[in-house]
Amino acid sequence: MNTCIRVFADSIQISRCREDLKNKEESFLELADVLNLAGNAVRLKILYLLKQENELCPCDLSDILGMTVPAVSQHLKKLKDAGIVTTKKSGQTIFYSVEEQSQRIISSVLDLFNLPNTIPAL
Amino acid sequence: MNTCIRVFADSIQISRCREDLKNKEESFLELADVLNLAGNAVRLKILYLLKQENELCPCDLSDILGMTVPAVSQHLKKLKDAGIVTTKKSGQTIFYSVEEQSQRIISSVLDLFNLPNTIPAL
DNA sequence: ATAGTATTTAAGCAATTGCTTAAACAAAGG
DNA sequence: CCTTTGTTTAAGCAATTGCTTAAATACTAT
Repeated sequence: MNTCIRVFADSIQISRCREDLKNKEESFLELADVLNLAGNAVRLKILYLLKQENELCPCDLSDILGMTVPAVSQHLKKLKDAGIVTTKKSGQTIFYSVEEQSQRIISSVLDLFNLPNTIPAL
Repeated sequence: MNTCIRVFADSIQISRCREDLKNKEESFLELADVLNLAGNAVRLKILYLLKQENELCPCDLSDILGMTVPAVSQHLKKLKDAGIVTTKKSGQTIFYSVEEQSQRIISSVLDLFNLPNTIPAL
């Protein structure tokens, strides 16, 4: 059987942790969602560029990133569905920018860039 | 043809962005890797727990997280391969903890928790 | 209307993810 | 030695990802 309840397990510690996780379940899912979206090099670059340049259209992004417009558009859709970016129409061009309410978290994520090289295996 | 070079595109802006990205390519890949690993609710919880409790074994984690030991073990392997966590053997028990050199970035990632609810769509 | 430009959507597909179960390893104790 | 305990590895599989190409949509201007 797979009863891996360790002989020397600290059952108080385990229930405390379990309780703690239960209270924060929602937050974990939300944060993981954002990190997962940012955890793709293309999308991370898009977020960086949108923050840096204030706004950009799919066409320019595709040019900058060196990838097809549909590929970029699909990444933008994910970011928009998550409420991380927003759009502004100007003629037939659609400008994407970081949604105001998401600017703090996105800035914080991008600030991780500035940590001294902290990942040994990379 | 798919020549989506916009009529009103700012070609100076585009080359500047392209140049900028080129210089930071490596950093984008590294950061995206870390974010991608943290961008899974189970792994995010594991990192949170390891930081909080200092060290935990796969068995306890499986108990706390309510999932099978192999499932946990496979997540731990990914984190270890990336150099984010490290192990210490004690008898037949293996204790996992956050690798010292990764503690700053992991703490920063977990600090995103404490931002006021910034994700509109979630 | 018609053509051209900017964007999104859809369908297809190889690659990756994250679990499951079963088997293999490793360490300890009877 | 043999069994138990803690852990990892392997194989299988459904679901998801991220691209591709082609088609659809939307707006502009001739």
